[in-house]
Amino acid sequence: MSSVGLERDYVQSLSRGLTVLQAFNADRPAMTLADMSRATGLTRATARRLLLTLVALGFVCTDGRTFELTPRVLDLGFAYVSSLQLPDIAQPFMEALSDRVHESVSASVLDGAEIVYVARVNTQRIMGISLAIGSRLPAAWTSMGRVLLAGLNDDQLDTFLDGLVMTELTSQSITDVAVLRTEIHAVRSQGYAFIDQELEEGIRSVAAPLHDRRGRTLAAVNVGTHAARVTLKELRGTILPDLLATARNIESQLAKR
Amino acid sequence: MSSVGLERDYVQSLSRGLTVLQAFNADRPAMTLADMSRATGLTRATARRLLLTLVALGFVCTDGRTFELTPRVLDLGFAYVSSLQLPDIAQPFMEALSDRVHESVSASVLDGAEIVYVARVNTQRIMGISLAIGSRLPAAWTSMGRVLLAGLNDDQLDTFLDGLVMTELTSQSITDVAVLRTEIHAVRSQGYAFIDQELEEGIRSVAAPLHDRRGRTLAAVNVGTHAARVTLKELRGTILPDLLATARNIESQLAKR
DNA sequence: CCGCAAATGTTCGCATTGCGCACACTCGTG
DNA sequence: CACGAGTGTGCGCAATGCGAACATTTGCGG
Repeated sequence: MSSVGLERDYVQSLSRGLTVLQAFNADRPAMTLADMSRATGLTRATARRLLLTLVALGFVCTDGRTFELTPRVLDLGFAYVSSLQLPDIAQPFMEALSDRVHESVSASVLDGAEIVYVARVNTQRIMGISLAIGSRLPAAWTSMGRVLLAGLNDDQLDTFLDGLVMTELTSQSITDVAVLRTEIHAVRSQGYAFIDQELEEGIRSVAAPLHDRRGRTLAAVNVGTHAARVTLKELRGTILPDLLATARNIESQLAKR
Repeated sequence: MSSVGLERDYVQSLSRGLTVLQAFNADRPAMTLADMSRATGLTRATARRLLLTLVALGFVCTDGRTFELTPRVLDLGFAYVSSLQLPDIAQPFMEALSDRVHESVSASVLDGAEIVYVARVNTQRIMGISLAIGSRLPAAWTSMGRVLLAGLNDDQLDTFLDGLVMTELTSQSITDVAVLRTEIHAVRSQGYAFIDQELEEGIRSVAAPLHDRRGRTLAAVNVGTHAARVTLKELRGTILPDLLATARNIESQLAKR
């Protein structure tokens, strides 16, 4: 999948409208016209027209002074999840796996330098990170990210690594490009990836790829644990085989679509 | 919150662009220009410009023939959840409650005639319905919907009931407007709502309102169970008090913001 | 309380941006 | 291979969206 864009085929009004929609966040849940104008760099008149359009469409509401998002905006986001098909198919398998291993199970896809969660079965076990559908984490330091990166071809992987900003998230994090490349090549041949406290102290996980009918990696599924609770040995010996079997089951269901 | 809209202040291009974005779904995960033109009623030239703009913005990708949504679209949806603040605050309380009662706990808000899930703690208990953030259910036949409707003023409730299409989802469903109004008034005075197999056979739940500082109902929180597992007596006697206490705790945290 | 300046919200003339018609290209069938 | 149907695209033009300027509101100081 590549990107295409030409100036004459670019609808500035749509772009500006989406900029307005994305200006709302946790720090600015409600905004006046002038707030929005400052936040987006658009003139007040333009911000007003776009906000009033979003109000008319039901994505934003107003008391006549401030504007806020409505729950209808969630429908925009969930068009992606519903168009993906994977979450519905994978959910029952992931729930069964989580039942057996008593840990959280997640599925994600690769988006740029990040993984994006598209399905999740959570346990109420203490975990440092709170994750939900739509959550993003850096691909390079997550088990699912390693599996997804292993599914890229060499050109794509080179491009990814060229643009990667090495970050030391924990003392265990890989911070050398060559080491990371070697690790991803190892994941490619073994068919799964472990992360041991590279993303966050105390967090340990294992991931497997989900392939489509043509053998391309389209998503990853993982089991996330806490290092104080599950040893690497248990992760490798007990959980990994179950995870790999679950991934194969999901794939065969996907192949029927 | 009310809606405002004037023709001169309506940006047709933004509206059309969002129509294109919403045309993707489970039945049409990938579309050609011509598919999109048919799905939206826009000319092929217009559909092309809008799709190419969405590609340039990263919300849609293309192989040169078909167009598909990218995970970036999820960010649009999650602007709402992150701007709401409630999910982050409520999640730990909901997890603790779910741990104690061993059932699913959810929070939702009212959007038109539906509730929309904004937070959820799931157990791997057998439930007929698969729910996630963004999921929608009819307000009139859900415990959280009843609680949210009880928080409307009389004019708002009249408007809601006037527009409601009575539906018999199960043999237990309320199908008479007067009965439903009486039930909502009862919920208003008692401060919680039960649903007993009105939404789906076998599903039983209890919900409590979450109020803001001014006492307005801004969301609802509930415990969902299976009728085969939890009697009404248990729901009322054991789970409801815990739920009400949890709602109060969440409210006092919200009041600090 | 009043005056004034700053900030915010809105109208409308106009030109630029987005539109769709018509052409170019591709695909499928006889 | 020819032809018709279907699909994708370029470009002239006017409709749509723009922002300058005006109207209204707010906040501060005397």
